[in-house]
Amino acid sequence: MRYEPPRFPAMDSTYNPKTVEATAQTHWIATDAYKAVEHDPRFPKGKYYACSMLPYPSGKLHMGHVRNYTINDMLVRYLRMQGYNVLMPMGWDAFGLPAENAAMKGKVAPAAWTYENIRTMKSQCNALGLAIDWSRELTTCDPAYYKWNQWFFLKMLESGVAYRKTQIVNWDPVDQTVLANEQVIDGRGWRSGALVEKREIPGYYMNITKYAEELLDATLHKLPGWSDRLRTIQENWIGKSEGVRFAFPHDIKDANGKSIQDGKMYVFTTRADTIMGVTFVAVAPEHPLAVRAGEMNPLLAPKIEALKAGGTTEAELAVKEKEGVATGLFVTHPLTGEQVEIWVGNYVLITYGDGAVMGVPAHDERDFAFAKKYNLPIKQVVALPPGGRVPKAGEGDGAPSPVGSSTNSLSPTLPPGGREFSTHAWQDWYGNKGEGIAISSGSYDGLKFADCVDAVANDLIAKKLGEKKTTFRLRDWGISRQRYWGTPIPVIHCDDCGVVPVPEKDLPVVLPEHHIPDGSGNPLKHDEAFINCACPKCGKPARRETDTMDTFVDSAWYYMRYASPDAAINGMPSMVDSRNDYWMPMDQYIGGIEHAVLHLLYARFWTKAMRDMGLLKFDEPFKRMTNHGMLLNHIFYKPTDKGTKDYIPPTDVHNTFDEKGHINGGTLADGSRVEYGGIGKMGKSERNGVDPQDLIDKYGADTARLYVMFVGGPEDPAVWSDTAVEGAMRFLRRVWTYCADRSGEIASAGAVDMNSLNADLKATRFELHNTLKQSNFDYERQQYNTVVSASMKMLNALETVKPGVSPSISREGASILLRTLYPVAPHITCQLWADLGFEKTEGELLNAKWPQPDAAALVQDELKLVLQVNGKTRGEIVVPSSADKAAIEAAAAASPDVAKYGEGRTPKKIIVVPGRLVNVVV
RNA sequence: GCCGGGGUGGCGGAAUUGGUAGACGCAGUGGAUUCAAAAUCCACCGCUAGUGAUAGUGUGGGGGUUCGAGUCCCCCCCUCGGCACCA
Repeated sequence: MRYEPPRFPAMDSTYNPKTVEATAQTHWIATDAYKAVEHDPRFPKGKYYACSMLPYPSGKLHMGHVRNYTINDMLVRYLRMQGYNVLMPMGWDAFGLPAENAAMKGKVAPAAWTYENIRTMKSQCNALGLAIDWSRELTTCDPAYYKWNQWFFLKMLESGVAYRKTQIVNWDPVDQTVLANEQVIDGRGWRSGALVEKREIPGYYMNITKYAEELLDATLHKLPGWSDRLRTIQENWIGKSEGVRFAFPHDIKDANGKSIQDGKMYVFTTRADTIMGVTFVAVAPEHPLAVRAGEMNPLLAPKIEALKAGGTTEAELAVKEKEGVATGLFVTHPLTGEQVEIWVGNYVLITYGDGAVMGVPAHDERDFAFAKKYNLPIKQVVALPPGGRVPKAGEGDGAPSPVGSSTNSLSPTLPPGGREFSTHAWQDWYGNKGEGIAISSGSYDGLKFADCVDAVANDLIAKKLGEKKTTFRLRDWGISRQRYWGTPIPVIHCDDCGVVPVPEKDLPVVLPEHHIPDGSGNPLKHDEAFINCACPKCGKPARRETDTMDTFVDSAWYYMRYASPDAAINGMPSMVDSRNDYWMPMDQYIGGIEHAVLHLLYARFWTKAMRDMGLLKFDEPFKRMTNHGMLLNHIFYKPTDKGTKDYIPPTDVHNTFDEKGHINGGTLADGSRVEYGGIGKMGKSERNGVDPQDLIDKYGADTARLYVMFVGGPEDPAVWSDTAVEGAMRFLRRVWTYCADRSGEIASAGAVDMNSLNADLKATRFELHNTLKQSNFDYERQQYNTVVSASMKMLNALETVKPGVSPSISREGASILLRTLYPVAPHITCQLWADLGFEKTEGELLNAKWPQPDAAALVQDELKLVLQVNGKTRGEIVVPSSADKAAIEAAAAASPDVAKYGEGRTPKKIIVVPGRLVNVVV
């Protein structure tokens, strides 16, 4: 490396973050310091791709971004010094609703608003000193990017992975738009307040359910770098359930005399073993049989209609009381031939399975509640064998019942004839699939769950009335949005040819960027220049699709576009290229847990779809996933006359404390009292957010970074503390002062000579290298809060050596401290590294070698061992570090503490833990 | 209800995975410096008793394993998150 004269001015005696950070950032940009190149020979350990979830450009960065990106930044800076070819890109999730809302409010085009926000946030990323390779920056509203959304969508359409169907949606008649479930509040549009209608609208779907089994299997077995928490969330969402789908035959006819659903009412059950306990069937209010019952009996129709009441979301359904109405219609039990009455129930969902269930009140909680309410018969068909273990002995003394004990009075056994069905016992064991056996079930009697299900399924198959079936909670992904600010769906509607895909050569279908939505629906609908086109098939005038894609499409694959931002194969532009094979799969993905389901699942699905299209060779995109914890802050408010709360930013509040030292409220500058609302997620609604820009302006980026890393583990939630930020600043100032006070001796000092060190200096050096060892361990496991505390410990140890006492220790100490602190606080450390002359001899800090502890420094002449007597710590003994087990035992036995606490008894046993402790048992 | 995290001083958190609990920091107390304040530096800082040396006690609660448990096992409580009339 060629020597260049120091670019920093002579060393300042006080720490001035503003100039330090500006100097460093200017230098990094000028030298293209973070540009990543595939197969870079400077980095022998191979590639490491670490990426943060791309942000929505809402205006400016918030503290969550700072935390997310600093974790990412520390990781890549550390790994680069380890010899890895690291990649940390950044981009913008630039399509979406907030831009349309901002447009309505500010009368500015979403495009203009979005690009302005990106400019601001990009400069904030640089102000934070993030090691981003901006040459790979992407913006999802850029036609060069979304062209490939369209291209791949057409490929999926071709292969059938994407398809068109008619969907029922929430329609806001005032805003002329479709609303997501979470945008419907009490049946009204969140913005317009209009009553939301159900509309059937054609749209495009992606067949993610085709991949459900593979997604689930990989979730459970192929993602060891994901947390249990995350895996469980995905597993629940996919929601696999295995059971039997079968039909109850009937001869109910519709108004035209045609048999409804060919005379078969299908149901799905995971408990086919309880089929002999069916005492009714229940259908959803929208089920054809319910509809027919309403037609046949006009008195019934309004009652059935009423059962539809309430919201459509699952959460709303959950709080509804179970209600129903008998139809007077009957179906035939497929195995017994008995007639079973059809009820319409509000707890049966038309959208799940076949919209009908078999009612087995003895062995299903919901059926039980329903049967009790309407006095329907309850027939027990599963019992625990005598002596079987009772799952929960609520009536007992709390001790588990012994397995196999025939005297166990808590075990429900076969009920004697005529005895009333026991509801408490049922509560305890109705769901116990593992141990129950069939009773009162004819030929199935005595069979255990799995065998019984098999036997029932076989009989149903023989009658051609059923089959085993696996269902998933996961639904196909509807990607059509009746929105302006998104990727245009590249299809054309022709009166003669129907729906015609846009030919590949005509991509991208460019979204006009000048529209300003006014709340009256998608402006594309009135954009004749956009809509009018020629049919690619027949050439006649045709209309362009005005729906756009869900923005989750944009984020489903952007991380691969970073890898090959201008991808081309054989000179032709392509979605990805061989550079994607180099960087992917991603080694570490970092983002909020709020994307645990949708984004991560769609990205995994999209990867598999690309794989099946031959575009890549791996199955899973993200090897490791870190979900950084939320940032929390105290909440303060003043109650208003209306009973609402006026939230007060915590910065305006002078806290007051109760006698235990906990915050219990506060006062404002005018002396008025505010109430304490506890701790909550930083956000606009409670006005308890902290603006990173304020922090950077006041303390600098290094302090902001150090603080967010020190406050807790990367995945833990963290509560904001102003005074702790001051502490972070204080530490950096001490680092600066330490270096400034010793700059002369450090610049000229030589290597440490162990033989010339006195005991104190040896102890300092031991502390330095021992702490380095801990720091390296914590870097490896990405526990960055203790990495920061290790740096603090190093400084504490080094400061005990006053200036001039040992230049060689000061030099070694500074060189280690600056390198271990660099990933957290890159600006100050780069400046000091240069000022102290390290850059001259070892090159820029960015590429310096990561420090390793010196084994010689860790050798001690004497060891302090903890002395325990009967397992209680009673003192310590000092032995030569060369002492063997026998010598240590002898030293321990001779200790006065053993005599004192052992009360003179002779040691029975002495346990020696090398280097740690010795325990004398008397 | 099921599943997955978690519970350690006044506070944030550590404990290299069974070996001195409370590292590091914040807050607090006392002192130095200062005309004064800020900043900085030094000392103390789990709880109880004691002037003190010290003793006892202590990681949500109760049992257990072990020479030794914040850490492992069993039961319970609390809390955060996910799923949920999913048949």
